[in-house]
Amino acid sequence: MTTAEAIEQTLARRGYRLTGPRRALLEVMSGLGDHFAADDVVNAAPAVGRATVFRTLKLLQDLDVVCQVVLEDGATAYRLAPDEHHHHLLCVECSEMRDFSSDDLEAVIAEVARRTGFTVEAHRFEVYGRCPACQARTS
Amino acid sequence: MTTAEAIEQTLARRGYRLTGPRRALLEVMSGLGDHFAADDVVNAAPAVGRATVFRTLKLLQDLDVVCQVVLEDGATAYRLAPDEHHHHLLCVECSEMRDFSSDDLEAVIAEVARRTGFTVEAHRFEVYGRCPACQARTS
DNA sequence: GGCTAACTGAGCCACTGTCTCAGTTGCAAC
DNA sequence: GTTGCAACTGAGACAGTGGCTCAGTTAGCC
Repeated sequence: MTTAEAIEQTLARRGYRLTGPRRALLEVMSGLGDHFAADDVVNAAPAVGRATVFRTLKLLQDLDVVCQVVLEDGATAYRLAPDEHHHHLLCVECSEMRDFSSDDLEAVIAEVARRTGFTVEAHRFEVYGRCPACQARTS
Repeated sequence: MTTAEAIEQTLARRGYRLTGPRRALLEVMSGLGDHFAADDVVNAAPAVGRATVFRTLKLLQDLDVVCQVVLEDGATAYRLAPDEHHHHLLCVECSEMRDFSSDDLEAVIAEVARRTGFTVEAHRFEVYGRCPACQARTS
């Protein structure tokens, strides 16, 4: 089963319609690599309206099927997400993006909550650096 | 010495001019509370052009005197920054913002770097939750 | 006081995302 | 297979945030 098909099933299971534009967008997103801007999707699916692209991205985010990434310059990118909770590691040179998760990070958050009395509801964690390939190329 | 004066010294030390608009903006930002939107600054300093507000915010960010905070909804806010490296804890209800720093977090980042071979150059970490006062008020 | 590079203001542009509203369509029920 | 209708869509206007340009101004060194 392709990623697109898996997501179609998720949509159906949650009671959302499986429309032509949605199928087209899933297809396009699967082909756009590990992350993409909203505009990339708009350009890659000229038959689908811009509003629909943004609506669909938002819907997919709500379904935890797509996640949003804040790039180093503050721009936002999107990414077809794996199921588990994860964070992003981005290469500032070649834009490669990797997921990672860390129990230690969850411990840090718990500690912050304990120390401040806040109840934590969400967090955002992105790490920017240079991947091994880019280090080798320019070292 | 006020925060604004300290920043003026930083500007001078780095070879930047101390102009009227810059002084006005520093004054305004000091009075805007713990965090503010670019638009708040624009409104609070009607004599200063919009472009100058954004240019100055950017300059102050480069000088590590102002830091950018990504709010839960993706909007960006600014904040006069303390000297040390820190992260932000935001109350989603009353918008209170607290700084915190964590050696454990630095350890998490080091571990990610080790595991992936990336050299880490920067990161972004924001935690969203509810502050003790808001918990008490609505519990 | 004069000089000049740094800075500024106005206004237009770009990008990202939202909203509205009339028209279309998936799909469940018949 | 047809129908009904809520969900969905497209076009285009709008909003918020920030950048760019360029002519004019000014801080601060001499």
